[in-house]
Amino acid sequence: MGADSRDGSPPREEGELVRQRREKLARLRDAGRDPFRITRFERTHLAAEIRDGFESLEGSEARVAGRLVAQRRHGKATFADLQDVSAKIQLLFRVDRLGEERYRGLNDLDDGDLLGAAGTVLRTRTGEITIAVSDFTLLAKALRPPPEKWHGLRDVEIRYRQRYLDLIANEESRRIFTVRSKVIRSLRRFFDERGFLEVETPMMQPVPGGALARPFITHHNALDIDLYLRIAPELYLKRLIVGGFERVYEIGSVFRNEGISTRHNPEYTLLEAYQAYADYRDMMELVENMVAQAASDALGSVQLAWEGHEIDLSPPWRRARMFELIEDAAGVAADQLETAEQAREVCKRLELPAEENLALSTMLNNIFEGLVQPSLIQPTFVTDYPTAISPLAKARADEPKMAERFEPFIAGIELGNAFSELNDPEEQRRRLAEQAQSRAAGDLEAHPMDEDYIRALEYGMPPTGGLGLGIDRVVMLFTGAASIRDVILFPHMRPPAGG
RNA sequence: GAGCCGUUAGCUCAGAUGGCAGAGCACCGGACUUUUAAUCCGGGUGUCCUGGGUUCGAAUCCCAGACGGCUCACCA
Repeated sequence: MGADSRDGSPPREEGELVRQRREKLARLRDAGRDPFRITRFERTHLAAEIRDGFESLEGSEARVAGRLVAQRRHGKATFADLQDVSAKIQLLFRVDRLGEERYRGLNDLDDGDLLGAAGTVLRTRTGEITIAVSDFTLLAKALRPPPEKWHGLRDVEIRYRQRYLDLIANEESRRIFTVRSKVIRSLRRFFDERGFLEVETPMMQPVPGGALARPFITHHNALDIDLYLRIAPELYLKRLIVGGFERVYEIGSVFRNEGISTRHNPEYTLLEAYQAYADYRDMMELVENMVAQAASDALGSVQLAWEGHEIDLSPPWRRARMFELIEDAAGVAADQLETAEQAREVCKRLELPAEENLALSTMLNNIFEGLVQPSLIQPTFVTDYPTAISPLAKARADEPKMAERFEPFIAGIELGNAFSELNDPEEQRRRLAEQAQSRAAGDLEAHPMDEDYIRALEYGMPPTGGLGLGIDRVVMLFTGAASIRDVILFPHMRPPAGG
């Protein structure tokens, strides 16, 4: 890999291609035509507007601007493709229309340059909608050549580190981030239409609560206190429910100091929503309607093609109790999974870890993650998680060991987490005290005690349903992206070598 | 954190057995007034990721390191 193509360090020796482009720029400046002195360009149409409105635009004048992405020179006529935010459009330069001198100005242009052009809308004899250029202006010189036009930019490291190049070169990448934006817009509209208030709560928190995860630690100098980047906004949003905002939601980054994988980025986008006087069943209806709406808005369909499967997002989604799914997968009845010894035998048979020191809950979880989860292709709400691992969720009245909680799965991916919120302050205190004990015993992901949160509950929180949804994963599902990094514009990377 | 794989021209990629560093696109020069991966003729523009080592000789073999990808582990 030559020069500075993949790291962030200053360029070393410049290549021939860059040198040539600098010389062209210098010539333009010497001629008093420095493109970087231009401040604006009056554009009348986007490329897509000309394409879509061709019938009424044919023969009229248009002014377009964008990036020059291809040139086809034929002596006294030249075709070029101009890419703007909406689409590509072909330009036709003819010496008899531009004059010798302006036509020679094409020699100053390179692929990658930003160009403004004015001309007449027409269709060539091969049917291509084209602007026959009467005047053009270089609006910015690209001193570095763009990636190759046919193969695009494949190198994933450069695609992530220099996302602008990925976006220039790869239509699919532009599509993914457009879908992402549409999904988020759809979610906002969905909640706004249902009377939810969008709020912003602290990203830096003195107590990192609302989830079970390791936080990033930072320091506030003036206050001389450590703060934690939030792992979830949950406890603040529920304080707002106490305050009387009966429906609130927040879409924003959360930060978890954990491993990176195709499904995990240390910084990711979480949607959380809380609705007073509702429970986890209401949250299920909310989720299935919301995701179906988002797919419809962003993709125009509630059917998704996913690795050979047709996924149908239309409500209602399947509901299934976690233990029933485990029983089915393990091929045994519930009473055969009540002790660690029984579970160990089952795990052995299923070729899952079965060491002597494994706890019952760990083995059940392994069965779920190993056998059940990959099979949950069609949308499924998995319900009834153990209360012991759900410290903020209300326990089932008829079965206190189980929480009123569910996680939505699609395409084998866990998309979120939701429950009937625990609003009994005394019970909440007991649960967090237990967690704090585990924490003291070394479990860095146990939930910390939060006295102010409990105090808030003591003022009275209505019964409330709450929801968290991983937006990045939804976008992965919608776009078929294989890695979460493909749906995050600037994913975290190790600093480049020599940078 | 572990295992496996990768890193060669601006980009996409070839380079068995160690023996002058290659192709396509891009670029430069020339021809060409309706092409659209334009075509035709001519031209190779390079820290072969980095640092050691083996060797007469290393892109190639060995060691160490950097960065990336995948799988696993932790997690959403």
